[in-house]
Amino acid sequence: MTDSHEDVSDLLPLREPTFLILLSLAEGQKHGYAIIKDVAEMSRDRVTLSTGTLYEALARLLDQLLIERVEEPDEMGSHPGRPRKAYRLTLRGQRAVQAEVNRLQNLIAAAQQRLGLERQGSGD
Amino acid sequence: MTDSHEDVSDLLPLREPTFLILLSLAEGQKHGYAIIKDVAEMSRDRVTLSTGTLYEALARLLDQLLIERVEEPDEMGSHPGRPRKAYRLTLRGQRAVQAEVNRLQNLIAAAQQRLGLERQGSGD
DNA sequence: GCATTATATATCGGATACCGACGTATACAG
DNA sequence: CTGTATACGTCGGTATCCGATATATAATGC
Repeated sequence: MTDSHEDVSDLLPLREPTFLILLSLAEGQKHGYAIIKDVAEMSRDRVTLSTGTLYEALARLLDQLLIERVEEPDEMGSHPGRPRKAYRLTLRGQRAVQAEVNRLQNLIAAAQQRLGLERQGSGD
Repeated sequence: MTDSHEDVSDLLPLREPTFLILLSLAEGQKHGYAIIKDVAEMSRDRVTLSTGTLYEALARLLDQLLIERVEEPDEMGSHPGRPRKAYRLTLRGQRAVQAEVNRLQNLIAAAQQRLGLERQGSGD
């Protein structure tokens, strides 16, 4: 293991919208519009993705092999709007999410040292 | 309190280099080049700021009133290189750092929910 | 004395990601 | 059959980062 193409460190840091898109897909496969709603909910409405951000990010993440299309067998039959396109995380995508979480944890650890360890709960 | 000009939420998220610059200054006043070395050390050499990133960021942060020039009385007399310019965090800058830390903590909390709470230490 | 090195600030052009605005398409409710 | 919510897509503007380049100065080696 640890092939060269599995190294994901040069994709970091992820910007917040990109990270939240991947994190949303970590829960299971979703189509684009569902990701927008999920990210809004997950962030308690702090982050509302524009469609520009979302669909450009999906194209980029496909290209980077962090996500892949799911050819949904059928099942999600009738619904308003254009035909949905579902995506899921690849193994590489899962690694990228984990690597980004580690980066964030290291950042917070550094911050707590510098700020004298005083903590602030989840202040909004 | 809570004047309108004290609201820093529209400055978030901070990009990693910007956050680390402010965090470095949270320790005490520094000049530019010292920030570069400190950030490298703080991040265990994961982040090495280019001078372009640093000095452009300092100009921007001055403009946003997150940092201010310190007219060093003298004291740091002789040294190689151009005359140093020292900076320190403003109160507003301290608020921005804390707000960013809170954002990061919220992000990690969301991630741990989605990823099933499995933790990975400070993997590098 | 003089070249080299380490320190230090500054600017510029290219690249990337985000974002708002706009456009298209489709199903369902009234 | 008009409106609304859903759904995908593109484009131009903007902010930040980054490598390359330039400049300035003190100490060090010879």
